[in-house]
Amino acid sequence: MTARKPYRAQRRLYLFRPPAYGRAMFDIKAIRENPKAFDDAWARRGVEPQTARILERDQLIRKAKGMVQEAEAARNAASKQIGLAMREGRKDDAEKLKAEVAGAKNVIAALGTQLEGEQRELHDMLSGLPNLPADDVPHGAGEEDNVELAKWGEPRSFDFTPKAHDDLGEALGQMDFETAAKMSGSRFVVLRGQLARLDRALAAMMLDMQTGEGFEETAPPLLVWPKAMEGTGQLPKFAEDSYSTAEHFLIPTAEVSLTNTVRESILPVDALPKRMTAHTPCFRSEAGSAGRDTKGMIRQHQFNKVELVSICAPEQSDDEHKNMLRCAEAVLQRLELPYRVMELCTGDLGFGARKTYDLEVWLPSQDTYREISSISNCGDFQARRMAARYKAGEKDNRFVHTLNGSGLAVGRTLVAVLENYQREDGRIDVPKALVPYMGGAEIIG
RNA sequence: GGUCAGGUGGCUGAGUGGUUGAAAGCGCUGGAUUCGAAAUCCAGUAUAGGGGCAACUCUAUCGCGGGUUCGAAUCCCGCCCUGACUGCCA
Repeated sequence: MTARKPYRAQRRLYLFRPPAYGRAMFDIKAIRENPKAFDDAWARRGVEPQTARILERDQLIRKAKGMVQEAEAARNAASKQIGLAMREGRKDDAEKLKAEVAGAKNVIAALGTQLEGEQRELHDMLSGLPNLPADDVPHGAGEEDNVELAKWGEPRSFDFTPKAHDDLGEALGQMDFETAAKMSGSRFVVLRGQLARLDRALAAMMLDMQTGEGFEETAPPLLVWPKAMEGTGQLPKFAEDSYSTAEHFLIPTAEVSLTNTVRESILPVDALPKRMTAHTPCFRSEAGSAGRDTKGMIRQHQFNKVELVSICAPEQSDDEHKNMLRCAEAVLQRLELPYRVMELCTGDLGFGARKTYDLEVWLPSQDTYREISSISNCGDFQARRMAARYKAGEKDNRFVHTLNGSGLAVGRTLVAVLENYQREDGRIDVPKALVPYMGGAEIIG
């Protein structure tokens, strides 16, 4: 039995979405004025030149639109005449005009179908294109070209061979993959006792810290419509990475829900920056990662995460980005977990991001740093997709900038605590900051 | 989930097939008046897109999508949302 195959539902969902907001996905005027800038920027992240075919389509659309509008204007004018003629009892004049309108209607219908097709094509073209990297993002092909910006803390030296978190958890009898597999398959886990509590304690501490930084605690929907997923950039390209029901997608991150809170709205400037945080489960099918991190809790279909989202004005977003990085770092520092800050190169940037910092925590069993948070500035990329704007002045509505970051991934933080705080006998010291959240317990096991 | 009633501009609210992108009021902006202000008066006040150097002009939008019609805010269908009643249920 192959368990997971909800693709059909997903495709159906996606095709049924209304075609709203497609045209604004990228600044088409800016592309017309300076196509090279766009192609160059895309090239930096390995995307073929796109503007030629975009502009070609744009030309066709504008031409067709002009003709449609002309025909519509003619129809409207004639219709008004008909109304007048009818009122004045000039029946035959009205009939003559009706014939005229019928002609215009044929033109409108024919051109309209063509126009619709072209607009859809442009929409599909644009919606599948990633964000442009910021100018200062280091160039690179992939993960190996990311740049280390900072290192914090000293990896602990063990006088015994440190165990992997799943060995520790299973030995404690509080991390049970086998039982989870009986009901849900691989990449699920049952946590029990102190480890279940540790998961909650970590989330609670993170939430307390982030709300203390001015992020408003939010409890959003976990199931969202396709258009919300398109808004943040999960669709159309990554449908197979997500789970769906008959009409909803399960959020792969609270970024989707939190960012979409401002969709289709025009915010007053003084509401910015709007900072939100949420502790939610996240659901990912991990379609493309067969065989990677199959052991342990590093890569699960379901995990908890405390997410940070900020909606702000364009001129605020760089500062906002650094602030969110600081807020995420603060959690690792408070837990005294060694980590490093990476700046992603153009080749490793996510679909919607124009600049991203990753936080990687030290995992002794793997003798390496592993991603625990990813903090991205999406610029106006998502805002354009969901029509999220702010009032910059009278008659001056502009797209907001959106940022998101983990503050932090709870599951991976639990992994890091287990591995970094393990004792030779397999028990785990509770990080000092976490003791109050663990009901005073200073040790697990 | 079912039945019924609704969804109109920043807000209130008129409009049930024909110059209605939409009355009126409130709010807001500018101007007149005033020493200044209040009051009053006049004018302006949605969004997106096409064309134009510009003045300007055209198109679309009355929850969303589709249909009927020469013409739809107004009629029909589907969906979304709100309220009332009702069913089931954590």
